[in-house]
Amino acid sequence: MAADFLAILDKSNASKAISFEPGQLVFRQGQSVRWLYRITDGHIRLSRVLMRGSEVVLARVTTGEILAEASVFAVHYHCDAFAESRSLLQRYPIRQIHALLSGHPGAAVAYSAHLAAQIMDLRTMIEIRAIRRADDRLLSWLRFRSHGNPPSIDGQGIWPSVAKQIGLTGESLYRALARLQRAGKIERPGTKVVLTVRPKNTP
Amino acid sequence: MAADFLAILDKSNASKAISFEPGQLVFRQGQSVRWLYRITDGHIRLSRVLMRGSEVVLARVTTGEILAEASVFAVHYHCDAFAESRSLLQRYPIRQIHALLSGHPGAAVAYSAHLAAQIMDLRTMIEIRAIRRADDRLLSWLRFRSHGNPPSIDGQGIWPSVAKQIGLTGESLYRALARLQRAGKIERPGTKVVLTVRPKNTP
DNA sequence: CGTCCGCTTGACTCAGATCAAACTTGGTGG
DNA sequence: CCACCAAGTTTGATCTGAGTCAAGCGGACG
Repeated sequence: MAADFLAILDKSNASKAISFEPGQLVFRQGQSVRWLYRITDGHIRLSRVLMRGSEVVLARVTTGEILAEASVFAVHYHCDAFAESRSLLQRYPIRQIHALLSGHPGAAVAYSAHLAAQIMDLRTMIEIRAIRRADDRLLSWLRFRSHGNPPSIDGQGIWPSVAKQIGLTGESLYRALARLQRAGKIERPGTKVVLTVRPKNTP
Repeated sequence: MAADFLAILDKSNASKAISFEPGQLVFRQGQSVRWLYRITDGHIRLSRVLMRGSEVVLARVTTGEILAEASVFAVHYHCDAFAESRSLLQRYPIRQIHALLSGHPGAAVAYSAHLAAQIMDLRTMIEIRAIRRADDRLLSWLRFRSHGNPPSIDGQGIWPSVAKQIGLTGESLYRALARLQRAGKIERPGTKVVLTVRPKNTP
């Protein structure tokens, strides 16, 4: 659904499937933009390295989502992309994307809507990163990213990169997780994190 | 140029000019989306209020730029917009925008490109906000937002909202400004801030 | 003329960073 | 099957830099 506008290209043989090992580079900041990717399976991390050497995770993209969508009109990729797990990507030549957007009236509108949704997500991330206390920050992120009822999320090996995404060190993040659990705000069966839903009218 | 795709609507009489006083509300989070705005003159601040009551500035939009572009496909505005100075906005009904994007092949592509650029800017803001030391953070923001040669920016009354945009308190921001000046990284003639350009090959 | 802001500086506090150490887990290769 | 290693996870002690509170100045504006 997030990639409706790519369906047309899937029917032609324009795209190609490529797999990546954990830690493997998909593209690097500064490389010229040649492909748009859709994640068939796995997790990709978009990040930049600051002058001091620390890494900022700009986004963590997962199954079904699109990678490098904002780079379609750019000359160079503006951040690094690494596989966080064994991942399978579908790769679309940028030329084909351009042709699709120009040639198909609905595609460009759908693409705009997709980008607009991205902008709102990024603003939400900025809001979350602006929360001072580590517990509140992490809890907001968990609320934002969890799904289901009760809302839950699989934490298998994601915490180090989540920490870099919400602006915490690994240690602080694990401490925050422990505090949230002690406070009864979350539960951690196995590798999962389940948000304990607050009963209504109980502030 | 940022609003090329609005030119067609400017020729028809679809839009209307509206002026705002400093501090006046343009729209509030949760209101249903009725208009897209282009700033003819002035500064608008997009912000949200956190649970603890503090304000996060998500963006500061200025003359020539567009407001609420990401809300075109949304039902409700997702943040508050306030005028920071006496501002003049051009107001376009959302219906007209939709019609323009669907009806005009090039418009949707131009709009996509515009949104993609927004995404890159937002990611840059996330990167800047991730810089730990206040001095480096402010300096990066100044580099990002200044223009001209030598790069400079008019600081007239903007610092309180800049502080909220880069995640500092007013006090910390003024201290950082003072330190940067003492370190010779910036100069402050009048209300301006001028970046002192580092000669090449001098790390 | 008084009030509200923007601006500035100082003293103190505190949450998260940093450094350090240990344990678990999964995978690799002998 | 086990030794080994890398990465994730957990906990403790200490440090640091931005937040907070407080006070004062100056200019804009009614």
